Amino acid sequence: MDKGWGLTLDSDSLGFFLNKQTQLPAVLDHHHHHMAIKRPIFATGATADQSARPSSNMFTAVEFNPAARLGRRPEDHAPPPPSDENRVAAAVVDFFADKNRLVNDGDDSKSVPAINVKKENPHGDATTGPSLDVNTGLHLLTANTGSDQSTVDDGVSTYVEDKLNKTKVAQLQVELQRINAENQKLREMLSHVTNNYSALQTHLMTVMQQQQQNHRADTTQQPQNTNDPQEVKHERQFLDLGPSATAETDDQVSNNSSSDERTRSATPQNNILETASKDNYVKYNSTISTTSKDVVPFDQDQSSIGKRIGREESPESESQGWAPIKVPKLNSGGGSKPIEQSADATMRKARVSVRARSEAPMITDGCQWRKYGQKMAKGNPCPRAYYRCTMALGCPVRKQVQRCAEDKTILITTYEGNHNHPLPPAAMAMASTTTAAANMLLSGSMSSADGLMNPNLLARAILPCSSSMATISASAPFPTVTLDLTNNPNPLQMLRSQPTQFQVPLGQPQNFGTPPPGAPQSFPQVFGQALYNQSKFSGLQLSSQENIAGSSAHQLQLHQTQQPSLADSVSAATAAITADPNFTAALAAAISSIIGGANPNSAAAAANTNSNSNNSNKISSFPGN
DNA sequence: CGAATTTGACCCGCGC
DNA sequence: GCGCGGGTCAAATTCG
Repeated sequence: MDKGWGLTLDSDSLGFFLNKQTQLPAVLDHHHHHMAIKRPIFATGATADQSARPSSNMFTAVEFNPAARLGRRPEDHAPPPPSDENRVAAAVVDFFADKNRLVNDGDDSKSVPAINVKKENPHGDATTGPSLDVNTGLHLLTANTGSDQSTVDDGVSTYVEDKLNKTKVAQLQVELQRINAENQKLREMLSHVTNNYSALQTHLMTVMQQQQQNHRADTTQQPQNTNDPQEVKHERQFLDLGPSATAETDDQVSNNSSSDERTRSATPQNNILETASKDNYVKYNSTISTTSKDVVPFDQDQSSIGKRIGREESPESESQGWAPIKVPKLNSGGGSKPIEQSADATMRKARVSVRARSEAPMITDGCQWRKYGQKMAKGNPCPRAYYRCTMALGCPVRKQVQRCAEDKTILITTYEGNHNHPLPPAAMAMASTTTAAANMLLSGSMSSADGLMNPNLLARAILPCSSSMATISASAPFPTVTLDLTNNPNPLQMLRSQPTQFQVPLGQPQNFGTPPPGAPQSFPQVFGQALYNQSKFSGLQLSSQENIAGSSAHQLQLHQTQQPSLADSVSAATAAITADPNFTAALAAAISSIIGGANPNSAAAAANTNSNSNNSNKISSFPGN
């Protein structure tokens, strides 16, 4: 439908990979644009002396080219950028054409050769050959240009000039070779990304088909559901998260005792996924009937979480099978008893906090929210706003939005709960990512009944440190995962060690839960997986730290530990977020950038593309959504 | 006029 | 038991 979460992998949006320097200006159109473009990311061979010359450093030149901002400079005399098609088709040519244009706009006096080239071929079209044309242009125009070289007919001057030009030509040739190599790399990356995209599509389709099949199978079992409100209630409680469980899990559910629950509650972080799987199992096996106290998963949640949840229990419920919730909202003052206690319980076990720089009051994450409260939180002069998801009646998901006390440009959004309804593509990125993060946090321990679908395995494999890092203080109200998309510049220098190793292992659908048949779609964890992969390939690690918002709970914070280029990506994503309040786009951009090679510019470009292409469909969404 | 937001009151858990 | 703080409700208000 809309732009979706925008893993910009379609051919159009992929243009930013090949034409980053020409599209960046658009990306920079916002306040913090400079954050995203300060550094050349793909310039693999740029040297210090080259960077000193604007004409030889296209990335620097871009930064100095305000005229390139789309629509911002009517007086811009630079030729309009070529169409995307041309750029993609002749990326190398475009590099030079744009570079020259940019340099010319920036400072004529410093870019003699570039100016000459440009004047010879002002449009920088495909007719301008790569290296040979550049050389020719330099010679010809140098002799004929009167701007900076006023000694045109002077034989001696011409000779010196010739030598200078030859030197410059040599430099340009070197640069051209470098750019060609870079272009080759970009093409390789494009190929990788394209492959990944195809794989993602395939995977998604497979998952969707499975869901449909499961749904059909489930509907056949529906009649077994009793009309017992209790059962219905429990089913509802188990709505989300969900890997399919086994009968063994079922047994556990029915046999667990309250003492068991208490024991488990001591390590809340260990229970969530397990509980979730059980919950799902219950969902799958709708015939299960239990008394309210026997419902292990939920009760576990309640016991482990505390009475808070109990207060939300709703005595009544109706059976709608997997149908979306209908929530009776009722109750008395102060405490409402929504229906989805279980969901709430599960959710409250883990929260996902996203820190991102944004000037918008609230990031757009694809869901619809309704504000239901605002409070001044202790220790923070900024009010905390409370929102609840309104995309479906009774959706238990809530979020808190508050600006960071230390840095008010940082918006802290804390999500709680799982949606009980299908998510629009635009929301899936956020939901799946946050869920992935939550699962990462919770993955420290878990029964392995889930087999392949157990996200813990993945988390352990990819983030071996996560288990220990995810240790939650018993006193902490709720474990919280923080996805920090703010700019945490890592001073480390280093090049990407494996610029092309970002293949997403799609072979294993790391779903944190295959949605139960007919169940509201949880989160196809594609993006969560992407984050995992990101962490795997880019040196992300988890660390425990105090909640910035002042919570005593420990948090997991994703941060770069090895590769500064990834920090750049995060920075770029942050810039994109700032530039575009559409958080989904920004997040997708971040993911895209990470998957695509940790190119901050790419991230910003991706997000920008998304925001700018609401009308151009630059961002692709998953088919079927 | 309906929907969304604001805002004071209320509920609850927790620590002292 | 009391006060504090977080979270939520719902009447009042604002907005489109």
